[in-house]
Amino acid sequence: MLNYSTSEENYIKAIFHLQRQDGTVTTNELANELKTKPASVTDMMKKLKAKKLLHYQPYQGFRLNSEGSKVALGIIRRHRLWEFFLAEKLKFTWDEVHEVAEDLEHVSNKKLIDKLDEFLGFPRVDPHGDPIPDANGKIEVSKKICLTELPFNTPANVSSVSDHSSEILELLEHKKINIGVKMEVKKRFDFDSSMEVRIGRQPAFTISKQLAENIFVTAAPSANGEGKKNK
Amino acid sequence: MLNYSTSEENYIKAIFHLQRQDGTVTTNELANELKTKPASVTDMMKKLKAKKLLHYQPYQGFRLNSEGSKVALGIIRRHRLWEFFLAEKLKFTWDEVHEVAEDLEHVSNKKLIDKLDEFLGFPRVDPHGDPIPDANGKIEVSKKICLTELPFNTPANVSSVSDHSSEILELLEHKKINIGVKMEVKKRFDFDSSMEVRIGRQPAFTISKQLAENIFVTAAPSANGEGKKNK
DNA sequence: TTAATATTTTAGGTTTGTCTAAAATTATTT
DNA sequence: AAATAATTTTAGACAAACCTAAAATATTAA
Repeated sequence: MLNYSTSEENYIKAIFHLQRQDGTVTTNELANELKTKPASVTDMMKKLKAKKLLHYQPYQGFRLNSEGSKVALGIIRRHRLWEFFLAEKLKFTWDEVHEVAEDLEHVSNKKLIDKLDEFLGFPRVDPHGDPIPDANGKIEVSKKICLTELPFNTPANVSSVSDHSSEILELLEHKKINIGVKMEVKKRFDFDSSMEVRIGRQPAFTISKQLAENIFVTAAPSANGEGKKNK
Repeated sequence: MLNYSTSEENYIKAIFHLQRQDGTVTTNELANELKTKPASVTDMMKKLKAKKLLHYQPYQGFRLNSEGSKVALGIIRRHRLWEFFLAEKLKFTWDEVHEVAEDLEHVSNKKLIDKLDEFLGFPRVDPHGDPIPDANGKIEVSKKICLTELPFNTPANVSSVSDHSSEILELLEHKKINIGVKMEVKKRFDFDSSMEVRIGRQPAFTISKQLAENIFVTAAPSANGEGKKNK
């Protein structure tokens, strides 16, 4: 696997993340995500196309090919392992890890990352609940749903949050909504789409529509040991 | 403290290390150390002078000022803490840590480094025996002498090696000469300046002049508890 | 289905850090 | 102390990654 510049890596990673919504990514989307100008994006797309990392026809948007996705998964693996390290070993708080990992992820020494992975005990998810690709780029695809789609009175585990801004993380911290906690939705108010939710057996409280839209959950094993769809 | 580019940091660090020999550093020395061309060095020296990190008059060589030294010590702190982490936690061997730390040292987030320091238990020396500057840039100056200057039959602790190439480290590894071991010199052969040395109470063996010149030791506390110059 | 608008690309310029080749300066010889 | 040699600096170029402004293309609306 070749080596890419920090800048190239940031573009590749951004495309990978934006692709998850639609199939392809547009120049403006990418410029916006990377806080750069559309002209700069076009320049870089030509370069990455020349390096055979993505499909790109002028005016048609771009999409990583399999080599590009492989590179992206490597970057994401490094990012999430460092996030785990920062939270677990250095006791950084949840909302601080992303920024530091943005720098550490660009140190691309395979042995370093594989040994870090081992040192950390091969963690499966980072502190935001996002899965960590393994040394071969394999990544767990959990069938997670948005909290807004969870049926009432059905406990589920918080598995990730889609927005990683420190603003949302501060709020989640305050409401004690951490990755792994069991939550259920009690009620939804049509007026503002706010929701009444509960963590475990604690008293219910209200969260806004905007917050709920960024929380993702996976089916929780029920209290008496067997999940409803357990085989 | 401002932020400097990877390139600027590499120049600052190299000047700091080269200064230890003479007082000032010349263009050619630095170009040679950084495997770059003299013209590039001159360019960078102008820039670093403009940033008030060093003294420089054309044709007169350069010397870091106190601000430049402070920056250098910060870089060295990061480098050596990462080396310690790699050896101690990730089980990298002695001769592998330097290269990886060369990349990691440029991630300059103060909180990251201070928390790493704490996580590692505030180590005083890196795996090569070089002292690690503390969070304020204070560094222990041990009065170490070269093995070639150690009197005969005087046990001393190996405290560092000046050359960090993997070649020398491989040899040290093979001869089991690690940081901290107690060594004494038994004999010196004038023909080739090779030396007969002994580690602890093991059988003596011979090392070359070239190797001896790169090994540094500090006075060891004598076996019965009191060093000869103990106060 | 044109006209207006939005998006994307091209053209040309900037900064950082590098280079080569030539000129300037300093050091060493004889 | 002049001549030669070594070192250092300047001048001018180049690649990477960014920018602005203008041109090209695509989309939307009248």
